[in-house]
Amino acid sequence: MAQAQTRMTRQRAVILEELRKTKSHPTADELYSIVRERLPHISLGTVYRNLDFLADSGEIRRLEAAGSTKRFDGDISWHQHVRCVHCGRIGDVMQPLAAPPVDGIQVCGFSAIVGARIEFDGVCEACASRREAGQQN
Amino acid sequence: MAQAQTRMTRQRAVILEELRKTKSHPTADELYSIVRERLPHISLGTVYRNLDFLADSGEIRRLEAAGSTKRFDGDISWHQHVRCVHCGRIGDVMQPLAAPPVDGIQVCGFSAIVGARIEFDGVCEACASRREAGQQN
DNA sequence: ACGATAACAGTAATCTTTACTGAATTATGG
DNA sequence: CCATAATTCAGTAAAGATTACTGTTATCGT
Repeated sequence: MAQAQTRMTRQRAVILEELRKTKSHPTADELYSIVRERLPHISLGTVYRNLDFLADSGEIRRLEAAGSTKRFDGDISWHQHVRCVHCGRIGDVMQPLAAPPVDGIQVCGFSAIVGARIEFDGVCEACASRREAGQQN
Repeated sequence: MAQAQTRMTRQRAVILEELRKTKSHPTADELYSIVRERLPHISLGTVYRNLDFLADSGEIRRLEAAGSTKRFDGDISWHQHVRCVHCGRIGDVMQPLAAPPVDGIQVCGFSAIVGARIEFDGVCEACASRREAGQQN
């Protein structure tokens, strides 16, 4: 009865499938738009709830990236990310880079350091060409 | 007359001074509370506007950190940050760590990589003791 | 001190995310 | 295969963070 109650509902399956299919790292809202093409009646709350659920169960990655909106990644293999400083878009860095060492790091007010990652700042091609075209910013 | 029109208003001066004084890395809202003790009539919008202004002019650092709310740092010297994975609090890593190399990094869809930083995940003492006390999460 | 105008206070609007509610769907035992 | 229980759903509302707008105030070069 009270065992692992994990229902693979249609909504959850579609969300996971579309997230894995896309190469971008969509926000909940962007994924909502994508999923709605297949499930027109899905609600934004459901997308948020399932992204949280899938991230907690380790099926997707919740990107701990800067920027105002959370983004998600269907590829849970170890890789780094670049974030466009203008639009927030995220790209994958495929070069394997060693995880930064955590040993020996001590910070006043913190009792443990549990992980570390490198975050790259970049300019995506869309923003670069938009700026070349004359429009500043 | 269209020269660099930058007025050092009382509000801006107080915001900058208080941000430099504090060791924490406050959100706009937290700084608003602090500044209001000296300028009771200041508005939150003014705090946001000036934080943006000061960050753009390089006087403070806008922390490119994960988490839902933006944070700011009055110390613009080069150092890394740890973020508490539970409460979002930020601490300074004083050990000098080399900036991650940017050369040779190429990412599909990105035309330039302009910088990189290490972000550490940690547990702050407040959250650690709160969890020890039995309250989970 | 004066005048142009950047910056202000206050408020409203926007955007992102979370919480709540009754209804529908799902896994499972009979 | 059908009934049962409860998780999950859709829809909506609310909360939190940030930005935009408007008329007023205060700064700074002259």
